[in-house]
Order: sequence, then structure tokens, then C-alpha cells
Amino acid sequence: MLDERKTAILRAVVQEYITTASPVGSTHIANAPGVKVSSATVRNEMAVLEQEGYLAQPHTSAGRVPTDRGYRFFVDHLAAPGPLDLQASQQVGAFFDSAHGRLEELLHQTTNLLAQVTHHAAVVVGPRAETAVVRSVQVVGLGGRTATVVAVLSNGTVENEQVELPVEMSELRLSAVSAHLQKHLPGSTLDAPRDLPATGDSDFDAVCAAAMQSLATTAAAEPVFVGGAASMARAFDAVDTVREVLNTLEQQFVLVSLVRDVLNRGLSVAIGAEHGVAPLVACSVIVKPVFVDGEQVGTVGVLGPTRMDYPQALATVEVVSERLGRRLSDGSN
Amino acid sequence: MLDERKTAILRAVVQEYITTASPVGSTHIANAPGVKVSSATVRNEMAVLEQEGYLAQPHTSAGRVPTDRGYRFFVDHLAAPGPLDLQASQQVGAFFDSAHGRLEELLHQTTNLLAQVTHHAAVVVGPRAETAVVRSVQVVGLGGRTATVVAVLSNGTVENEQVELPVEMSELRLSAVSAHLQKHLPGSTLDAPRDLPATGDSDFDAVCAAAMQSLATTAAAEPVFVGGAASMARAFDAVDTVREVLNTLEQQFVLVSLVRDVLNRGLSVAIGAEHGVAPLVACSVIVKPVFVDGEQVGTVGVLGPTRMDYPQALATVEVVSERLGRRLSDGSN
DNA sequence: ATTGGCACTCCAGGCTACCGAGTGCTAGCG
DNA sequence: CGCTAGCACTCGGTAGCCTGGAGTGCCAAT
Repeated sequence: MLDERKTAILRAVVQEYITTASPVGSTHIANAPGVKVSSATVRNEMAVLEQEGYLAQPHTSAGRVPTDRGYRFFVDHLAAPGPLDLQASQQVGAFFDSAHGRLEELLHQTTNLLAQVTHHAAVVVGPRAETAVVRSVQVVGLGGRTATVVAVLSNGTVENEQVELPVEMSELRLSAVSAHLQKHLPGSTLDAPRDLPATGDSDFDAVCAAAMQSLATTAAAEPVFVGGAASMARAFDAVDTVREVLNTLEQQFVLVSLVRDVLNRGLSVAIGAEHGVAPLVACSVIVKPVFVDGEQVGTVGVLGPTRMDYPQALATVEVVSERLGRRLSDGSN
Repeated sequence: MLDERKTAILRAVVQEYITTASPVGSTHIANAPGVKVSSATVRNEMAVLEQEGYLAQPHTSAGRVPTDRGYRFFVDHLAAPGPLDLQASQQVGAFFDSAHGRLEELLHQTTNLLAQVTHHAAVVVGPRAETAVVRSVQVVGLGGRTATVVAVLSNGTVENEQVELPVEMSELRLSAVSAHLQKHLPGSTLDAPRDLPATGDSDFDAVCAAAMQSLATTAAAEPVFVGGAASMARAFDAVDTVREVLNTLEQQFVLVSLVRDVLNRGLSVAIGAEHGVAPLVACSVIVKPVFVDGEQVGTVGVLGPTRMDYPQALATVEVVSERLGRRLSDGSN
């Protein structure tokens, strides 16, 4: 553990580096508020901090830069999660006050909100439809053996998928299928649908099964939304880094598992190499689950350079996750 | 109009520049196949081509670079739209052979396909739902005054939107509303829904109207999908250009109007400044409408640096638009 | 224990020189 | 008359050199 003075110095280095983006030297720190010693002392302390892995020097006789470990200490012990600044919080408020419409749309917009407020890339993972309760099911023929199966869930989302029916069926019989499903399914969930009573008509039963199967498959997917990827181009000036990061951002499954992984480890911040996704070593991730009635229904997060304003980003993600949860739980705000 | 020799030289310059990305000098051209004269003659001709605006010099004593006009001449007269190379065409074929599922998903995947094959950003604009015929409508209550209204259209897409009902309604009465809509709407389109017979129950009628209104609004939107934005980071090495282009790509409405605009002018290629979107002067756009039964239902396109392989890109977009159209028209391939 | 002072390091930026790719022009050739 | 070989010239990029400044580490003094 670091003594008070080292702590103060580390804090000052991180804060300075976050705003200036260039290595910070002992004299700056000596002048910083909260540090009451001379630059020589600061130099000594910084040498120690470097040995212990909190700081690094790009090269001899340059200033110091925080390491991942330095940032980690900063967010764990020094980043007072202070309140969101007024303008940002108004922006978030205004958004959730005026937001309306479908879940998907809402999540997508949330992504833009986060990106705008934090100036970082944002990622929102939506709820799996699996566990939501079915309110209504319907099968609509589209000619030939193709049909669309639609389910309205209790959380207001609509799952739909095209299916290839095992046998061709008249519109009339399809409505009978709809009616059959509509009668027995509502109230159960898509991952564990209630068993349908067999009707004795094998075609009929096969169509029902196909429809259910198809719904269960789509419902297993987690919808992911990414926004503000362009901000990554602003965060780095090495064009190679930008390329790598953008490429990775396009692979949504990487993002999803990244987010899940961080949450599983009980973290809300993963810094640089901590998250283990190689192309994103220069990035940190901040995630927060979204709860509705104590149940996790999704995740919101931002992804930016390790050199990011953690307190602000943490506060933003926190507020957004909270507002989003409230919004989803009662439908108003 | 350019004589044969100038034409050959221009072609050679464009081709060389497309592959090397650096200004091309007279000696390279003199050695190119199809040019049978000495470098001195090439120099003279290039001077003329420069005066006429087909070529430009980054600075005195550098090689020549094609101007927008040069590219334009190239695509109009020199870019033999030759067949798609085998590997690419197999990739496209494999994609459409195995693709299945919802329209949205299909369009989204198409975006990735295009991006992969061309190594450029891809944009796909989907059909408006407005003009599709309604097959089924349903209103499902979600508690309180909110409800979800769902419409299945003849093209297999599903439109859904949450609505705030003018009055609270029991589930039972909502099914009555559904039945009412279901009875009268199928067969008409969302932009011009058939007039519903008044029932005399003003609440009932108001709810119907609200549902219809909401559907009409969502149906007016054109779904846009963008993919492969990261390739822009590979296309340019000025990080500023990357920033600008990425920012613009995130503003989907700009893209939509860009695409529409180019099509309206009867073009399939817009080069550099031609398309009038300032931040994208360094980019060219290739678009192709997607037809189903002679009716345009969408647009596919790619967006890359002006220095792009036009024949290959044109061929790819052409094939994809054609396959997509076929896919959408009969549902199989 | 802290600090002022000092010698040292190393990068960034400005300057110069040079190389090479490329041009434009002209004189000569078929 | 059109083409080409040759030549002088231009100019950007790279390498080398220097210098100023920000920063460090260490030591001796307080």
C-alpha cells in the first residue's frame, strides 16, 4: 500500500496525464495542489512508484506516465465517484424524459447518448428474450412453405423470425396453428416453452414445433449495440491503433464476451491489458449491469483509451444504467 | 474526347495509381502494356491531360495523380465491367445460398459481405415498409396504457412499435381491437390504410387510430445498415481524414440522402466531390438499386477512397444487388 | 528527511546537404 | 511532322547535425 504522499503524487500524475496526454515531470507535480514538497522529493517518490509498477517512463529523461497498475490504483482508491457534472446529467435526464418507443430503438439511442456524453465508444447489451414471458404468438404464411412467426413478450419486445415450414399449409390452417399456440403458450418463457398438447395431426404438430424451435433460437441471441466508434479515431493518433481498435469493435461477439467477462469477474472497470483482448490493450472498459426488479436485463458500458477520465465516465455509466433500468422497469421513467 | 493514345495513358495512370497509391511517372507508363511510345512522348501527353483536367501533380516534379475527372473518364469509358473474379463470386454465391431468416438480418449481413469482398465500407438501404401489404395486425397490452402494436407485412417483415394508448383498456377489449384491425386492414398498405368503419365506441376507435398512426410512422422510416467502417481506417493514412469520414459514416441520414441523391441523378458511381458531401471528398460511392418485380425495394452500395478498384467494386455491387433482388423476390435464391 | 544544485540524457525541431524520381524543353532523327 | 534521346532543372524526402529545453538521478547541505 502506498503512503499518503505517494498517493497524492500518483493522483496528480494521473490527473495531469489524463488532461494533457503527455508525460508529466516532477516540477508540474510539485506545483500541483495537494503536493507540498519540492520537485526533488517528487522525483525520488516517482522513482519508487516506477519501481513498484505504478508509473513508467517512455524513455530516460522524459516525464512519467501511469501504467495500467497506476490507473487501477487510481480508480480503486482515488477516483472519488463524484456526481456527474450538471450539463451531462441534464443531457441524460432530457434523453430519458423524451425517449419512447421500442426497446431496441431505446438501447440503440442509449448508445449514442453515452458516446456523446463521454466522447468514447459506447456499447449496450440488451436482454436476452429467452426469459421473458410470452404474451402472444402468431404464425403468418408468406406463400409457399415460408412463414413468419411472431412473438410479443411481456417486456414489450417483439421477436420474429422466418421459418421454412416442414409442409405447406393453407392460410386457414396456419391461423389454426396460431390459435393453438396462442392458447397454450402465453405465460411461459421462450427458453422453456410449455409442452404443447399433441393434436394427433402430425403436420399440425410439426409446424408448431418448427415455429417454437425458431423462436427459441432467436431468443437466445443477445442484442448488442455499439455507438460512437468514430471517437476512437479521436482518442489515438497512431493510425495503426485506430485500425486495430475499429476492427475489433466491429466484431460484436468479441465485445459481448469482453463485457460479460468483465462483469463475471465482478469488476466494473477493466484497464488496458486487464481485459485480455489483445488489440484493445490501449483501451479501458467501464461496464455496469442494468437491473429491473433485481434481475439483470442488460449491460451498458463505454470503451475509451486507458488515458480516460475515469470519474466522469464511471459517473456517466452509473447514471445511465440506473436511469435505463428505471425506464425499463416501469415504462415511463 | 481523348484520342486513343491519351486514353491508353490515362488508363495506365489510373490503374497504376490504384494499386500503388503513389504518384506515377512517365517512365512507368512508357513500360506499361498498351503504351508503345517513349517516356518523353508520355510526358508530353500527360502535360496535355493535366491541362484538360484529367490528371494533377501534387507538386512540380512529382508524378501524376488522377483527378476526379480522370476517374470519371476511366469509369465511363475504360472500366470494362468485366466479370467478378472467381473467389469473390463464390463468396457471394455461398452467402446467398446459405442466407436465411429475417429481412433485417439479411440486409445487415449483406453489408458485411460487401465489406469483406470489396474491402470498403458498405451501405444497404432497406425497403420502406409503407408500401408493403399488411397481412396481419395485432395490439398487445403491456400494462397501464402502453401497448405494442405489431404488423406482419406481405414481404415477411414485421413492424412493431410501442404506443401510449389514449385510454387504458383491458386485455379483453384490446383483443377486440386486434380482431377489428385484423378484420379490416389486411390487404391495404401502411401508408394508405383502409378507413376503418367507426364502431360508435369512441375509446375503441381512438385506440385503433392511435395504433394505425404509430404503425404508419415507423413504416415511413428507411432502414439503413452500414458495415465495414473500419476499412476506411485502412484506406487513408492521414488520421484526420479517417476521423472525418468515420464521423460522417455515423450520421446515417447523411448516408441515406447521399445514396438517394446519387441514384436520383441516374448515376451508379459518384466520385469525390461529385456527390457534394464535403467530408467525403476523398471518397467515391458506388450504388445500385435492388429490384423486386421491377419495383425498387432498396439500395446497396460501397464507399471507398476515390482511389479504388472501380471495375471490381462495380462488379461486386452489381452482382450483390442482383442476387439480393432475386433472393427477396422468391424467398429462396 | 528534505531540498537546492548540478551534471547528464534524450527528444523535438530546425537547418543543411544530398539523392533520386520526375519534369519540360530542345535538338536531332526517321 | 511526329517521335525520341538527352539534358538541365525542380523539388520532396531522408539522413545527418546541432541546439534548446524538459526532465532525470545523485549528492551535499540544511
